[in-house]
Amino acid sequence: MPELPEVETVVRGLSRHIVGQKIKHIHIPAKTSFKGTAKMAEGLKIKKITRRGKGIIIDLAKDQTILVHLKMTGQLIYVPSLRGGKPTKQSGLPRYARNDEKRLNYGHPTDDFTNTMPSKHTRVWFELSKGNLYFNDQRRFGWVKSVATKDALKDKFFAGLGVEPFDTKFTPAFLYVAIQRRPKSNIKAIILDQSLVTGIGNIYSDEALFYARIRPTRLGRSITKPDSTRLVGAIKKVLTKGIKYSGTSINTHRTPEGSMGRMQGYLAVYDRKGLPCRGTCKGKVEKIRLNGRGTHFCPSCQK
DNA sequence: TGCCCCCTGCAG
DNA sequence: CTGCAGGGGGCA
Repeated sequence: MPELPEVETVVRGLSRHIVGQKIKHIHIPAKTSFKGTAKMAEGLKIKKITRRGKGIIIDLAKDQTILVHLKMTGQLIYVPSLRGGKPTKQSGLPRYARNDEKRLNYGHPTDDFTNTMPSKHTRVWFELSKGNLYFNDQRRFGWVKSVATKDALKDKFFAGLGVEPFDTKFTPAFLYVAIQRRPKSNIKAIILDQSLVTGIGNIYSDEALFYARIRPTRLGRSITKPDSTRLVGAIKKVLTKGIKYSGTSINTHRTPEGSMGRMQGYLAVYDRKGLPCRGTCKGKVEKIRLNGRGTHFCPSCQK
């Protein structure tokens, strides 16, 4: 579920809360969600937390690393505990997280945040020196891996990633050339390809194409240099906005504090089927199926 | 370079 | 009950 802005939100939150803490023990209620040897990471201090594409990299002392991919429904939730160690009833959830749910009235019936951690969706949890970090994953597509730091970027997922959208290498010229190499693919499939540019997913691809005024169905062959230029700008713009609002919480995305992102209130087309276009055109947002994904666009603004 | 699949739960 | 969901791997 999470795309670059959601993953970035999680990385920033975790960086504030758990860097410097020690991993005392790793609990693994769902064996298939964890790869590698947990023992290698236990007893080590958390040094740095970064992101590559939609993947999370937690560097530990002694050249050990924990890799995490949230896939569709993964969450990383940190619950500080007064005394550290195992969670207690009292440690539960931060109060502000529960209040947030109540105030927004957007909680899911099965939302883990109406419960205490670990929840029934907790697949892996880290007992830290001053609290607990929970990896929850309803659909079990996500994973946690324990690897040597030198092997982290050799991991199959990380090794296949292309340029970061905020890297200076992601330019209109770069994108234009890449698009011309795929003349028969539609533009949405091209910008979703993680081996070209990383971090764009289904929400932000629809959003970026809207702001670039390009129909998602357009073939690579038809994309001009001006189109590419607008698209690069639009991609940076929507990802920046997503980060600013702590990501999109239409469904399961939460910050490490348990709060929802707010970007769902600012989407132009995604999840807005039949609603008026946010532009001046008075058109209605259409939803089609493209490459097997729900795809939203304004037929009047996007050509 | 497209399709089916992994899995769980909600909306219609 | 069927279809659909912020991802991506493995397979023609």
